[in-house]
Amino acid sequence: MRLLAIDGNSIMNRAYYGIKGLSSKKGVPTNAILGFMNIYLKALEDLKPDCIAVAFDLPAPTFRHKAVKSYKANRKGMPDDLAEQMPLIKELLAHLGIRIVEMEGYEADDILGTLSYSFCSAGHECIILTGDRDSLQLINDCVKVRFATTKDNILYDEARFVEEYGFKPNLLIDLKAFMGDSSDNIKGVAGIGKVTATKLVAEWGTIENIYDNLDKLNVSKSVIAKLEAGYDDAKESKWLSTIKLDVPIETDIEAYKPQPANADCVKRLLTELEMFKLLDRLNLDATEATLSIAQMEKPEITVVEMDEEKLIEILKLSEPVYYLYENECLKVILDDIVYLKNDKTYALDFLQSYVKKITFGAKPSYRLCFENNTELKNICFDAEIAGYLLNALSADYSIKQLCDEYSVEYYPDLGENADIVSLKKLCDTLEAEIKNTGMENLLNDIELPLTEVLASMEYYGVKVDTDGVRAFGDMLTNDLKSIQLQIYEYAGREFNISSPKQLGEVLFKELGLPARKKTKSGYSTNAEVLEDLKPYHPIVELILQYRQLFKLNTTYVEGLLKTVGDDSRIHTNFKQTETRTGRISSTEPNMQNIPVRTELGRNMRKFFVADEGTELIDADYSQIELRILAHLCDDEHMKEAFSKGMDIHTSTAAKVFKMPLELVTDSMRTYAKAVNFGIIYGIGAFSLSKDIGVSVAEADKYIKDYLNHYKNVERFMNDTVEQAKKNGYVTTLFGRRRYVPELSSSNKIMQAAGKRIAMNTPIQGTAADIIKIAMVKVYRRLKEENLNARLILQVHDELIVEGDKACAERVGEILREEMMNACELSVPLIAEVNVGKSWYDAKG
DNA sequence: TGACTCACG
DNA sequence: ACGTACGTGAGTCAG
Repeated sequence: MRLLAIDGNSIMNRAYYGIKGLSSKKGVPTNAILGFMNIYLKALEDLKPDCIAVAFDLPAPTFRHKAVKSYKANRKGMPDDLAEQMPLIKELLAHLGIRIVEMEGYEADDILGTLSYSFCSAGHECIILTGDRDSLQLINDCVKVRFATTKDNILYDEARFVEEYGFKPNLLIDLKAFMGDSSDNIKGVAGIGKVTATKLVAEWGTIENIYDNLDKLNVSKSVIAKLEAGYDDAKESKWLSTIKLDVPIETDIEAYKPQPANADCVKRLLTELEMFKLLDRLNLDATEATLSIAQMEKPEITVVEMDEEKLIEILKLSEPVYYLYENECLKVILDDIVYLKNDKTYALDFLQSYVKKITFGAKPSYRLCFENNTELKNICFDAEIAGYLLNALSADYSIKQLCDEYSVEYYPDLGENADIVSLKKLCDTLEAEIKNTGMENLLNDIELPLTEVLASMEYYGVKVDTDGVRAFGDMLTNDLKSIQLQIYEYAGREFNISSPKQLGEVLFKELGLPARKKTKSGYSTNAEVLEDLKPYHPIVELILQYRQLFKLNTTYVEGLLKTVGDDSRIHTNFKQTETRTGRISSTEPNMQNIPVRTELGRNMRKFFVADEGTELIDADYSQIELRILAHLCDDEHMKEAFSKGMDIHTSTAAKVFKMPLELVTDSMRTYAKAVNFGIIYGIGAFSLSKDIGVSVAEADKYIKDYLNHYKNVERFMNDTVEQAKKNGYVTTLFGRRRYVPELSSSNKIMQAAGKRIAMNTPIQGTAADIIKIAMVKVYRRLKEENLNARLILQVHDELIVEGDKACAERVGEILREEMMNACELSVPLIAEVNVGKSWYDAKG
């Protein structure tokens, strides 16, 4: 039989450092658990053992029989957030029916040694899974070690070991006797390093044999002297390195056969930890779990095709109807009967009826209706949006995922019908949670109506002057060719300029430019580094130019052209459940990062045009985030600046530099602007200094002066962080919630990031809330006033409407009004409106 | 697939 | 001693 013996502490330790920053909403760390299970499951798959044992350290409280290894240490050496996961992994393994072995006063590798020794003697095969090289000493004919690193793993048998070390595995302790092991607090013999130690052990074997033959050794006098002086240390080190083989534990191999998993307990634990992917992978439903089978039995569901009579009956219902529309198929569930219809007219009749509807992800339904010139009416709940509001950190809002997360029965055996069968219960649960968390208004008044607006924006899209884009691309291609040649000239050879690796070689090795920053895989060659290198070589400037043109050509010219539809318009995808802060995002293509900051890039915006007879009306909020900050922290100075219509950065400069307004110079204003941004992001002196090019001390002084003057800002930031620590989440003005598990990390850097998130999210998130409100209001006004105009784009603080020339002015008024009046703050909200034939013209 | 770079608010 | 501002999406390279 084959036994898999796992060093639980070692693998947990590897796993902990292999995966970063994973935790549940409540902040319980889970990274090591996941990493452990990944390594464990991979080993099961590869090795298919008959028996499994997982050993853990259990140091005796008052007595240590050998030096404590750094990572396993006592409570002190082990990071808190790893220690927290140890009882959880043990619980999980126990539920999975895997035997855990611990013995007071012994470490995991002693247990592994004992197990491998006794099973080996009984004629079994043993594979030790560990990340600790110490255990390699246990290798023999029937004991192998699977050595796990973060990346992959190596299976050491005796041959592999000898090839690498040059001597037999049992001599590893003799090697360590000489060279020691700093990570295990084993000192070895002073002055003897790896090379000498390896040579001696390879030639002479054990330290005992070496000391017996000191006069015959082929080494220098000084080495002999060191060996003599270190005799006691060597003996002590060898003893400390030797893994025990006689721990009093169960050695009957039958005791290590895996037991049936307790699926309910596993499910409960992993649900609590929000480790749904892992739960899936364990495939518990297929195992012989006793209790859960009855519970998981699939419900009695009838599936029938919908006929006209049934449709008419459905449309008359006064209760909300649960439906899904996927793959052009309409699914409705009523009294445990699923009605299907693969017919667009049925779907449209249903969608445009007034019957109340509940679904999962309504946007495609809205799109379908718009494409068929009708309207989707009466969506009163959307499980996807609700799931997003309840936890904006999740990466997956599928029905299955949400059912897992909120403990709603989900029946994969029902195949295609599994989703609709679970929908009602899921929605009930989510709706109750939305009420509990006080987000009904956010859901009903902002997010649900917004879905229609986004669908409409996607449906209309934005017109593109494709010929113009192509011509611009041709120009870029030409310029790129000539710059490329010049770069090759300076470099003295051809290379791939787009490869940071090759570029680094050329700049820092071949041309000898001073390399400063490094990345994981080599030199950093980003724009910031290159800017500093400009004075050293003319090639640098060319590379910066090349980068800019290349980006424009590939991402914008070529990338955008790929996405233009047959109608010469781009229909981007606005995602409503993507960002952690409540913003919407845009993909395929991303219409929210079209160049504007450089004149060359800004030219791209000339190709986003108004259709014939129409204009683009562009409105953007002025300083919305700082205004929100002024409101949230109720700071008189900031409120005054905004109420009087002052330039906020100039005003800030006057306060920070203690100057009268008139004496604020441009550079002072620039600094103040950077400080204002920094405040919103949760500032650090280092970054501010880098941003504005002053010393860290000076940047620090600016921040101190700022916070000193804007006392309420300081208090608000502190309060927000405290509240986040207490509740585990922060909220926006409209009740949007974001959990901040980073704050309960034991890692200082993570904690600091958590604080910045806590400070920034209420501001960025409230801004997102406000523009969403404005979008819904603008959408309604344009419709109410029967204007031939529609919203087509949103870029976080900017809205763009395409509308008939005749009504452009009216549209501008509506935008300004609705954006200003989206909500009432203690400072005015200002929107600036511009009109033009292209985005370039319509933007200031 | 992850790392790097860079476009936007 | 360490890393260094919030939030996104996309294209390229290299393993």
